[in-house]
Amino acid sequence: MDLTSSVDLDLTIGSLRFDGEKLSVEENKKEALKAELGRANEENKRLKEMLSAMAASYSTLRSQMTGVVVPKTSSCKRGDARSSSSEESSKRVEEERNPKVSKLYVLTDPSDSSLVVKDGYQWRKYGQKVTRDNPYPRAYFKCSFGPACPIKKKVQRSAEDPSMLVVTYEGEHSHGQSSRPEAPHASGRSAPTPPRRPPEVEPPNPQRGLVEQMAVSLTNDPDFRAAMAAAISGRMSEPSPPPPK
DNA sequence: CGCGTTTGACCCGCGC
DNA sequence: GCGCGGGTCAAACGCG
Repeated sequence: MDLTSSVDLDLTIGSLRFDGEKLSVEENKKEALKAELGRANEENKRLKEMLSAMAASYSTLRSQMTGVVVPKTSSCKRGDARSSSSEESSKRVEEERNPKVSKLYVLTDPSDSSLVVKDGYQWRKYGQKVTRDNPYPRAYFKCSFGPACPIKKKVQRSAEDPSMLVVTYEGEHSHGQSSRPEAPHASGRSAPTPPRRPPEVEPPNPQRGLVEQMAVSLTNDPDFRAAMAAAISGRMSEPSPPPPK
């Protein structure tokens, strides 16, 4: 898809300047620039993938808000733009063989060392390990709803992309969202029973056309585009200050 | 003081 | 059978 056209990624490499230096040096420079361009293209490709994933997740969230049920594969997540730095703004659902295991990638602030991913549920951390193939520690969470809820999740920062968190869910919630993220709106009486939403997990088959279509409408959202551009520019220039909220 | 996190020990499955 | 690595337990710790 051609999402990036509207986001307008600027991947140009600095400015080429010929100031009469030695030609051999110029050759080396050209080679270096070529290599860099190749890397930039690679990055561009990855960003495109991330963007499409982001589009899918965003549309999922949006449809959840509007009440439209869109088939998805794992527990729902919600964006929470109000809290400080790291909030998930992207996820890519990768289908596993095992329908009970779902993996998703969450874009976070790399400087945020806390492996906390807010997804509307409350989790209790019960362990942390450093694994062999990843320098970052892996955190283990259980749903704090109780022993009745069998779901577990693992959170580990991606080795090659520290701005990505790899979240692996195992099992399903046996209850609704226990920790409503905000707006308690507890006007009514008791009702301590969370809205029972049977965790219907869709089989691994995301409708691609639908996702694409949603992505297109997504890029028409100026807010999303702004956030996206900010996120990307933040990624492109490493030591830059975070985008002014 | 209670609850959630931390962290080292322990357990267990797997490959050699 | 043994070693290794991932996953879990549980006591200690810290914070509200």
